Amino acid sequence: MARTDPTGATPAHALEHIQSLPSWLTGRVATRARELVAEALAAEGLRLGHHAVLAAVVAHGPLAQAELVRRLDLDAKDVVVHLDHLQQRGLVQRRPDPADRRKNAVSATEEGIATLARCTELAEQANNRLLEPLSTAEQQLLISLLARLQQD
Amino acid sequence: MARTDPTGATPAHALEHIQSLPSWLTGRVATRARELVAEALAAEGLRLGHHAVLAAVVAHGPLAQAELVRRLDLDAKDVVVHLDHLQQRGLVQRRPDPADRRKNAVSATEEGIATLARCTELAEQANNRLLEPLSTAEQQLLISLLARLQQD
DNA sequence: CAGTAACCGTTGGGATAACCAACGAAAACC
DNA sequence: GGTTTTCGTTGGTTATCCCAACGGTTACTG
Repeated sequence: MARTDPTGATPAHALEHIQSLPSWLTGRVATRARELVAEALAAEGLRLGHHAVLAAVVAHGPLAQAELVRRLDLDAKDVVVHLDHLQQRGLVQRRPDPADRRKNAVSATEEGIATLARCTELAEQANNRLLEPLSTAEQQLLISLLARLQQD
Repeated sequence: MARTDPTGATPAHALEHIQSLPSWLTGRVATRARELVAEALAAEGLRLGHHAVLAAVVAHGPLAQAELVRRLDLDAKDVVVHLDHLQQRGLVQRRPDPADRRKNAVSATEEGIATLARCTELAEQANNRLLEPLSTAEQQLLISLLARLQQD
């Protein structure tokens, strides 16, 4: 594991070196994770973005879309599209905020809450399949390391 | 960290729960890693895919494109596009394989080898920035955990 | 040795995710 | 009261990944 040439300038190992970089590894793992979760959530007709938005709405009551954007760190446009989809499925509703007529007060319906519970369970199972090769301790270790990388 | 409700059915924690799943964390970290590396490689006019393809060509001598596809696990179309770009920049050349007229023998030019060395250095620095919040031991731990997830 | 199957490079199209620019309406600021 | 900022929305762009199909070539098989 300790390579004598950290820059990979040794031609014979150039490929293996690149494939051991986090930028490569996280890309591959993230792609596979997305596939697994998307496949699981397909049973509910939702995708990762929908799941995240729905969870934020359920968790933090009625809130404006701009607040969703800030909490999830997503693009405002994507939030609009995701909410359109969720609203069309009756999982979420947009009401005008009487205190600020620019805002929509987004809240979850009962079916939205129930759907979120099912989706969260499905996402959990998909992640378990992803993490299968690791022990429980290693799984939590990986999660905490990733969380620290992402905080900035 | 040990949550009593692993399914996140508690509404108030639904969002935090999703954001602690590897499917979410790896997605965010992978995006940031790609940004950092892409920004670094822009100095050479290349992108992640080009870097990987160029590294494989330099490392494993003249080889057919189908062999590149197998080694890198990339889509055949993307390999064609990346090679077109690399060839146009004079970093790589395609020659007909006399032993099998279906194949192209892809090899790197001297400038390709030199460019790869610079790109690898740049990618290394970008990854160091990404991994900055972690200690050296933690960095290697993260890499080995990710590698084990990706092997299947 | 003819006929079929498999492989090779290439082209076309499509799906997804993430991002940026700009707009009218409304509120906040000074 | 006029400027600035916020909010929701629409439009378009880019990068990555994947699938289907094609002509040309080789390998397999009866």
